[in-house]
Amino acid sequence: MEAAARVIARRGVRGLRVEELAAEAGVSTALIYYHFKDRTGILRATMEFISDRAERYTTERQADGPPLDARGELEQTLLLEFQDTPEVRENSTAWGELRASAVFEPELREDLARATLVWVQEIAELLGQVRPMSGAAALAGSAERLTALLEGLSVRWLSGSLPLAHARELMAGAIDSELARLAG
Amino acid sequence: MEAAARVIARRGVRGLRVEELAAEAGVSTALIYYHFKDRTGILRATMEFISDRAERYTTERQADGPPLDARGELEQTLLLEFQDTPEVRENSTAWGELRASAVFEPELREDLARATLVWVQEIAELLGQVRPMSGAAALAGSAERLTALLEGLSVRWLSGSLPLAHARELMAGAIDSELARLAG
DNA sequence: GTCTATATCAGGATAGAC
DNA sequence: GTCTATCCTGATATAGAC
Repeated sequence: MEAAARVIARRGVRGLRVEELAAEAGVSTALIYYHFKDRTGILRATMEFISDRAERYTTERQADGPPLDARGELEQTLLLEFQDTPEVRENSTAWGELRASAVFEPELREDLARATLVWVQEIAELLGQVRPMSGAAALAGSAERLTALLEGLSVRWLSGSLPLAHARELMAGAIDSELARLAG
Repeated sequence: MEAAARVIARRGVRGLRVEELAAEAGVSTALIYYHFKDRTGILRATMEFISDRAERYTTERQADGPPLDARGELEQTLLLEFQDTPEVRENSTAWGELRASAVFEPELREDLARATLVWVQEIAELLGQVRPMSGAAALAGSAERLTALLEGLSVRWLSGSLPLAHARELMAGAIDSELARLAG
């Protein structure tokens, strides 16, 4: 799974060659097919792995630094994605790829929608901690906008249309806007 | 070019088979290679075609309906993308694909960044008509957020993670937020 | 569980005629 | 400009041994 995430981040979902994956994992292609039914099976498993891992490292990162207030935690979580480190780049790239692939591969959609929902709810909860008086629908809407924006900015960054620092600023600005909106 | 846009919308950039494109255009594959150097050449030309066409039909749509005030025009322009008509779906899908592909195909990046910039500036100008007292940097920032959000919502819609009507509402909400922010 | 070897085939690209 | 025919690479997936 780790090897698959690396290869997808390097070549894209549609550039993923089972042979390259096998080499990356240090095994033969036959062994890949022993463990997974086919190419799509590999992709589905990798998507689950990636979304789990993203969640994991987000919370771990939180535990690392100094304890943050609710707003700080929200910002951390959303801005974490805009860092040019190998892990972040790898996760963002692979996530974006899986999202884009799902447009053409219906088998991926269900898992993707579920993972998206979990993520949106996590952000909605953080927003609720900053703005405790907000209604659930408003929180959900803000969370959906923020996470969709994050995906949009992220692919612009990765596709060379937007410098990383600028993406960060735009994201920070959006957080401000949404918090202002929730404050009434 | 029209055939290419259709095939990309149907199969994705990475699912585009030169043979299928040729069939769609009613010509032989050899003729495709007579007109374009290689697969990448096809993609670049198609991207330009798609972004030109999107711009064209946005302004035409405007001319169609009743004359709108500045805000109405802004909303029209941004919400137009969330309609389940063949043309819109085709353009959105193809645009999203080209964006996603550019992450792995550096040859596409320059054209893509240019087209993105044109689009952002168009939105910034519309925003400026609604909020004439705003500074250029603030307008640009809002335009970048709105267009990036549009791309993010659009791919969520197309990948089955977000119903179309909901995407529209979220987009409309973001326009509100950005206008409020620009109003100070 | 893991390998080597290979069947099989799809798809990009070109040759050469008209 | 346009076609038919085809070469050839590279990639998925499997057979069968260990």
